[in-house]
Amino acid sequence: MVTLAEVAQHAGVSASTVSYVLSGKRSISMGTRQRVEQSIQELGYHPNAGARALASNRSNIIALMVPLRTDMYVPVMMEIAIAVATTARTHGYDVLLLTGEEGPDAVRRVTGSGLADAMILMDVELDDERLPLLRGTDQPSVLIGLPADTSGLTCVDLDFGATGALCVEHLAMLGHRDIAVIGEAPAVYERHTGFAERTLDGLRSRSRELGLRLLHRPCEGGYDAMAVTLARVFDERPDTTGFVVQNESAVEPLLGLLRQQGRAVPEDVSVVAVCPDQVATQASVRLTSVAIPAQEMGRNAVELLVAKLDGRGTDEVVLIAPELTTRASTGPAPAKS
Amino acid sequence: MVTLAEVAQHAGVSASTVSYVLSGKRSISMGTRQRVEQSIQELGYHPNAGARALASNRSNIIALMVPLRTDMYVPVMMEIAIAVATTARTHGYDVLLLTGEEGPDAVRRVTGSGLADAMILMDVELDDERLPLLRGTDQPSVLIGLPADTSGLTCVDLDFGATGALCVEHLAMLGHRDIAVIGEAPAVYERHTGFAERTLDGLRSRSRELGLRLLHRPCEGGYDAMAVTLARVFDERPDTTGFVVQNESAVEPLLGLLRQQGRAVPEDVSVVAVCPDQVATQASVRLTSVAIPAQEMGRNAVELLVAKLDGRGTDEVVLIAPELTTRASTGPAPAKS
DNA sequence: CGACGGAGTCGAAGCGCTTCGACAAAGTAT
DNA sequence: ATACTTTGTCGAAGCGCTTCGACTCCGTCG
Repeated sequence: MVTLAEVAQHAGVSASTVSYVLSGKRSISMGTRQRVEQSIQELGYHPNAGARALASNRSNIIALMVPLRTDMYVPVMMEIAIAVATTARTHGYDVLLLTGEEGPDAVRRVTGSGLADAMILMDVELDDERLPLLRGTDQPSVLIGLPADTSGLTCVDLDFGATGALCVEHLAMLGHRDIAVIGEAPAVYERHTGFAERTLDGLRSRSRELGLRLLHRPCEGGYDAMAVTLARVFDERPDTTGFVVQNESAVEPLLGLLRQQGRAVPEDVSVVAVCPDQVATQASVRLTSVAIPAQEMGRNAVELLVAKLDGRGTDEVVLIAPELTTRASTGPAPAKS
Repeated sequence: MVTLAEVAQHAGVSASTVSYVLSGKRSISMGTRQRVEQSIQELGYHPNAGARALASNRSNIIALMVPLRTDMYVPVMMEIAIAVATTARTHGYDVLLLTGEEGPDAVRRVTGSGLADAMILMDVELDDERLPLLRGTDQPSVLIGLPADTSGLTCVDLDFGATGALCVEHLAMLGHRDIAVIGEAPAVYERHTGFAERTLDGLRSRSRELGLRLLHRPCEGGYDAMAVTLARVFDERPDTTGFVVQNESAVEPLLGLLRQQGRAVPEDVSVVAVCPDQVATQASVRLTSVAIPAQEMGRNAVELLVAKLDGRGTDEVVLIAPELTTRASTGPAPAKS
């Protein structure tokens, strides 16, 4: 392994000079800089991460805590993770992958050991048990998702409230009066993951404002669960013509079942989904949808974190404005029969 | 931050003793050990990762390189990543998430800087440009996937050859003679990702042995692409009664289109998929499938790596035997019309 | 009964880097 | 010309840990 000292010797300067060339923290003359850079090239020098971390008290690592369960929005999680990793690299950081398994202990371990300089937490619950720890440490962190109390925290998320409102508005504009919401699995609500509830709030309050009738039904993914849910919806509200779906794995079942029942999309029934664009465009009907901007969330989280690490930036909640893309699954409400 | 020295002082022993308590590399008397552990508890001590890495030349970090693209088997990748992370933790390792973006440079950077003790590479191509680097370093590594030349490398993968054979056998046993393979997107083949080709080899050679007629068509995911592909298949081989699908995002389109064409599954047409169980059970017809054992692959990779790091274990190729689960999408071939 | 070996502990020497203060050389203001 | 700042470089002191050799007790063996 090549060390700083060897590079210094090779370039005929002192070790500290090489260090300053690398960090740019003091001015270095052109000639020296070039000689050092040349030596680094020739010797194939890479600074030792451990030594650097020890001396500078900075690991240049960002910890990313992903949820352990893989029952929900997996592609979104993955896309966020990848966006985080690539964005972090552009700022000179690497990413440590932590699973939710260890829970709060992982936070303690990482902050305590100086393994990472900062953390990003995904899938934050409304009243997450890791939050007190984050508030109690001076290590910067960013949450992807919104807990109940955001004081002293930095958060990034899609504005799910506005997302719900947007879906309702779109359907209302097309003349739909009876709207059914196919929600996430009951477990998601029980777990108090904020986004599901916030969407629902948005849907409800905007429906009220617009005088629409809204029926919300949680739903596990898959055909069987969807069949039951759908039957109950039409049973309770036979005039339902608009659907809002917020469960990736319910999308295709819903479309299939509607087709099977002879309800044409979008002629008889309109469907708006909240899902990644990929799902929307690959479904059997190209779906009008509000995209989940995974990349943007990941990128934003890192930018905020880096700002904090650089002493810039403060606690703030960044809500990404939802965008609804009209595709083939929504149309004017059918004339009242 | 609490340091070793403070713990030592608090416990009334020397720093080295504390270190030995932590590592267990020398025997320590019961009394001392307990006193030290007590102090560690009380002070909330966490060893500093950087210092440890510097002194011991071990970071206790495993690097995981995931592919950058998210166009393929994303849930599988995620599941592997999570399995890697959790398994690594049980062995005292953390996981560094690298994206394929940097390519070979990432390998150089990580091995050069001592950031990680070992690497796991996912989505290895047949003639991957990172392989020479791996062979040239003494840092242990494990590949998930199989390159063309495995000499000097340790690899874990599903036995895709046997997987192909298994699919064909299953269909043959049910009396199907004309089989169509809906493959991955053409890009996947062009990229020379081994698994697609190996599956195809398995399918072909077993078909030949069993005297079946096999038609292979690559296919992008989605309904439109699938519609074109399917039309061509039945055009070319009208007697096709068996399908093998190896593209998650083609599964649902295929089922939808078959239904639309009035071909019942499994009465008229049987479908075998190679996909994660979750996809198989959530499809509109519960699919007979060969599972992609993501968890097992991730876990295996880590176990092999840890073995290498401990000086046990050697280069070897671990092929996981495929298992076919019969569900509702396959049945006896219809009587010849 | 003296030599010997194991168990348990300590001190000190690094690991490779960053960073601070010092200092020489050169430029700038008086 | 003097005093002062700026620029570029160096030496040395750590950062917190691991690990090696040394040392002290004991119990044991010949």
